[in-house]
Amino acid sequence: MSKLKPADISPELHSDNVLTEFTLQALLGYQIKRAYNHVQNDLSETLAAFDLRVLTFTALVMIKENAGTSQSKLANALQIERPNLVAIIDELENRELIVRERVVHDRRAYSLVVTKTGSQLCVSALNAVKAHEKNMFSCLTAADKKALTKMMLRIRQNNEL
Amino acid sequence: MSKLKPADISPELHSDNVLTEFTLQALLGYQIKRAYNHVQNDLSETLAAFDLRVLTFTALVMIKENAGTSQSKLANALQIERPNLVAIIDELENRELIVRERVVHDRRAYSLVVTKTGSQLCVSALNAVKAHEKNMFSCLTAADKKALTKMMLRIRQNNEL
DNA sequence: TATTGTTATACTCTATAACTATA
DNA sequence: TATAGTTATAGAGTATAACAATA
Repeated sequence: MSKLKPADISPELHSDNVLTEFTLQALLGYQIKRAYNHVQNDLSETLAAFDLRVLTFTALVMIKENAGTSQSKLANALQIERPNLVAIIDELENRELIVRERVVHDRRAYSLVVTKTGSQLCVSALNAVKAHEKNMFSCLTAADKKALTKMMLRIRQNNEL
Repeated sequence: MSKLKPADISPELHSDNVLTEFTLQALLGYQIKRAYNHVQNDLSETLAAFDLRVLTFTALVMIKENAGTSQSKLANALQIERPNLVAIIDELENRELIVRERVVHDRRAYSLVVTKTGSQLCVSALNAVKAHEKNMFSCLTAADKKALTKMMLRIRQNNEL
């Protein structure tokens, strides 16, 4: 079978309803992307029940775990630019999930701390996220998950300068 | 050691330069995300050398592999909404990498076909992407990659309705 | 000078409603 | 009425320049 060249195609519609994607499916990055999209979408739905987006949830968890951190350090940890963190922190503060307190010995910075409400929401959301993960990865054995974690870590280390 | 409650934290900056993230690191989805970000960023850089974004590249590959397909079918395959595909197709057509031809027996639809230039660029870009993958996943053995592919496929199948 | 938080801005990606021309 | 492609628009997420307050 010879391959079809552009000139051989008459202007008619491709008949198949599902397109072939042999080329893309052979790419590991493409497979990771497709699977990760499902995980990401399900995570977003899970967090929507708590009125949280992935980024606000991640910020909340990080602030709880690093009480007293600054917006600069947090932006650095979340790998986002400082200006983009402002709205996220504003939202968490408006919902009284965290507080911004001026630091005594460095009045440029804020000390970020979760409130009791924020801490409780964090626990609830985290439990939901764990349930989401249990469900999403129920097709993997414990050994699979361990191997997968190691591979993801290796990919990161292989490509961090 | 008892856990610190919000009230116990004086408004001082967290002293560590690197924040802890035990909670997030325990989540498999988070590990996949972190690793995938590296892959995605490197892929974007790779394709930028050909003036292609990930989506325009993916569209080009799919059109080459499914000559004569329509924009609706392509949008469906790429999992994006039809309106968002228009600009992508416009760009590929303006660069003369593909052509839009009116279909004879259904004048609503276009038949999408790569040009010779488009086909050649596709081959070059694909070679670069393969090199990118070889580099990104050089830390994984052939068996690792095979297992990873199977796991990603299982996650997708586990979560498709 | 340098840093922290901020504003303004812009660009990409994504999602929906509504239009047009065809079927 | 249904479908293919399109337009307009809006919401996220992300990136940079520049500013005020502070170091």
